[in-house]
Amino acid sequence: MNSSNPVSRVTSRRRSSPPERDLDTESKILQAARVVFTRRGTSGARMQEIAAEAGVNQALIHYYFGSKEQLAERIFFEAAGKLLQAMSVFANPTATLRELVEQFVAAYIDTIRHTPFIPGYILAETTQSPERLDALMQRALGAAPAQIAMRARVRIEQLIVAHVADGTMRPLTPRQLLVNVMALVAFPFVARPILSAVLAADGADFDDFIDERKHELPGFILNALRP
Amino acid sequence: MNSSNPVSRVTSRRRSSPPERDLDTESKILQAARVVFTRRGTSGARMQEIAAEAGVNQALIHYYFGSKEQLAERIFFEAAGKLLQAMSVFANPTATLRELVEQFVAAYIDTIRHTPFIPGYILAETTQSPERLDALMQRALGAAPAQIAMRARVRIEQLIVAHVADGTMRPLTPRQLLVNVMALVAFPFVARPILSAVLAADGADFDDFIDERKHELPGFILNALRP
DNA sequence: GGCCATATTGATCAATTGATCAAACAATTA
DNA sequence: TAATTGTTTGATCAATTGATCAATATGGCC
Repeated sequence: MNSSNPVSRVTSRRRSSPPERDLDTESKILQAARVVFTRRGTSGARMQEIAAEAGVNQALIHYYFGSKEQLAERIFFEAAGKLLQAMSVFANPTATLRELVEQFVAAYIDTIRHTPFIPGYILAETTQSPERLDALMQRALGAAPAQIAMRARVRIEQLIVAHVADGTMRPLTPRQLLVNVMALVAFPFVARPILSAVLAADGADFDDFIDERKHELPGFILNALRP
Repeated sequence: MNSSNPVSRVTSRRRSSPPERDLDTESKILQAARVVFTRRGTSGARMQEIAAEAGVNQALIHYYFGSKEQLAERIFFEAAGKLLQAMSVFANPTATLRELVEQFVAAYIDTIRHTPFIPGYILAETTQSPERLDALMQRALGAAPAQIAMRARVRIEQLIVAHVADGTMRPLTPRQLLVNVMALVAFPFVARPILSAVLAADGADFDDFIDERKHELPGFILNALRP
């Protein structure tokens, strides 16, 4: 009965009518959705809050994105992609282990610091709704970033094994090292609210802490790898 | 109007009438609440799900705990306490830095591995509702564990400064080291669902991974601290 | 057995919340 | 200007969900 129901194909409609406006409505909603979903989580997010944040009627969100679930899914996979993208540094096939570590730390921090809620959001979502995780794994397997990630992983494992073999690195399974690096880089963002509060009680600032960390971390990691 | 409304003082009522029953109803509800809240988060948790998990009527939960908010608060602070308790190792005043690291890694893993959702739950809650975090900080300041934590922190900072001064440790701010240790120990649990899935795709098991980690981690950390 | 306090339930309420829809609005085209 | 198409809104619906309450059950006690 509804003659105007673009819901599923509206995504490709683009700036035709008002060439110059404040900002594309769809983009405004998406940005608002990013803010609300990444902070409140999918179950805690309210369509009304997203609408308010976007400065728009709630019905309009449904007009553009159908359902809350569809919008949530979009934000989730977008965020997951951003996280994966931060790991694409590992794809550099000629870099040494030292270079890889240095580049990864810098790349991850630089990518995430502008959207610091993403890591915690992804982890919370994968915990709170396992089906999300299944979908993520499924989708990841077919996607290009995953191919990169896979190759990168193989390459890193070769590097590690080689270093361990010629004695320039202490024995450590690639698996543990990867988790160590991920942990050191990602955890401060995941624990950001608490960390921020503790730092504040100390008269310190989270951003300064991260800056300090960006410089300290490669040394810490590489030092830990010495034989 | 309701002659039986113990809600706010029921907590102290104890095994009087039925000295031996299957299990205290209150405990059953609490246990169910732990399971549901730590997995779904406060906003994602449903009173009905808790009731079903506990095998009782939903109204009974309100009879014992008043509101969802009250119950959620109780579970949250209980979980936060458990996490803090895992850090009490740091209170050992005579231990060396090496011993502290070794003991902390072991204590944290042993404490948390039975309730692996707690770290992620706490982090998600503090992110998703900042007022929770405020309350936590408030409450923590007055509580005994916080006193311990404070003293422990001072002690560790002294240790680190001393080691750095006499050249037996590379320069590193206590702040960064503490976060590093927390990150390395806690992150695998926070990222458990993803990690578990990735490991499974590799034919590996999360619990084995944690066992391996429990042995590897102290060496990794202490190695990183060498000058 | 009868009484009393506590425990437990089913039914129901009221508020929240995601979703729908018809009407109004805007911009482009004929 | 009229028609058409796409956009935006206010009002409203229906489902979910936390909460309430009267009724009933259960066990201890006289």
